[in-house]
Amino acid sequence: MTGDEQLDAAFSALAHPTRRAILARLAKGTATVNELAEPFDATLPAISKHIRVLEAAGLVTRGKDAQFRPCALDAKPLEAVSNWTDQYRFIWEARFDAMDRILNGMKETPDE
Amino acid sequence: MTGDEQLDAAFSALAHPTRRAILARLAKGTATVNELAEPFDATLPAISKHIRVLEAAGLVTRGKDAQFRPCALDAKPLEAVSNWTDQYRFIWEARFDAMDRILNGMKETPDE
DNA sequence: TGATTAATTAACTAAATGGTATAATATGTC
DNA sequence: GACATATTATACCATTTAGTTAATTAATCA
Repeated sequence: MTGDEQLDAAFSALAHPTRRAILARLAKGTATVNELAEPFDATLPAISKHIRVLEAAGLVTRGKDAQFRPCALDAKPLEAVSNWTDQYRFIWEARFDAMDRILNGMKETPDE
Repeated sequence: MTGDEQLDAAFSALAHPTRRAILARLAKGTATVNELAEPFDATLPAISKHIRVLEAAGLVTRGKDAQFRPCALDAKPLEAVSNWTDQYRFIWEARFDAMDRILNGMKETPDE
């Protein structure tokens, strides 16, 4: 998988609120599929699919314990997401700097 | 739009490599739709649709200059993405810390 | 063995996505 | 007004996504 494809997979996995909620749950520790499904209205197969999407993006790993499939968070791909986003940090921060100057009645380009 | 919906829109807008490339181009300054389309194989309507997706996510704003629609980057939603991702930073960093300890032959839990 | 529990697979549906080709709209120019 | 350029709108197609219900696989338990 290329870097682009990893980002594609990570971003589209993160684009669904249920999947982000699953990650939030897993940040507190591993959980079985049933435990992950419990807070949601969706059926078990639906959650199973969500987990598979997260797994394909490398965000979740699944173990095997008797008939249980304990899921664990792997936050590594989020580092790539964070690095990508950070490329633009100076832009949104610049925007705030500009707004600060406006709010403070300063000139946008100080000339003295 | 709720915070969840904003994240949904941002993450799914960012999930396509063409759209990320468009943002990268806009980071260097505004551009017309034709200019944005130039590096890609896709047809103009396809690029137009991508821009609309970015616009819906609040990542791009469009102006009006004669028959041109100059596009500009608005990185603000990326701050929300960054903040969301940062919740998990301690996890992926902990992973590296653990790996560092292993690579350096240190104990995982120092006891002296 | 038979029943129960955990999870996945299969088959299906509705809607969204990403793309195309072609037509339409709007603006500037000759 | 006629023409060229920039962009969007329409209509269409193929694929993917998100969900369902019902059936199936695995493992435990009684």
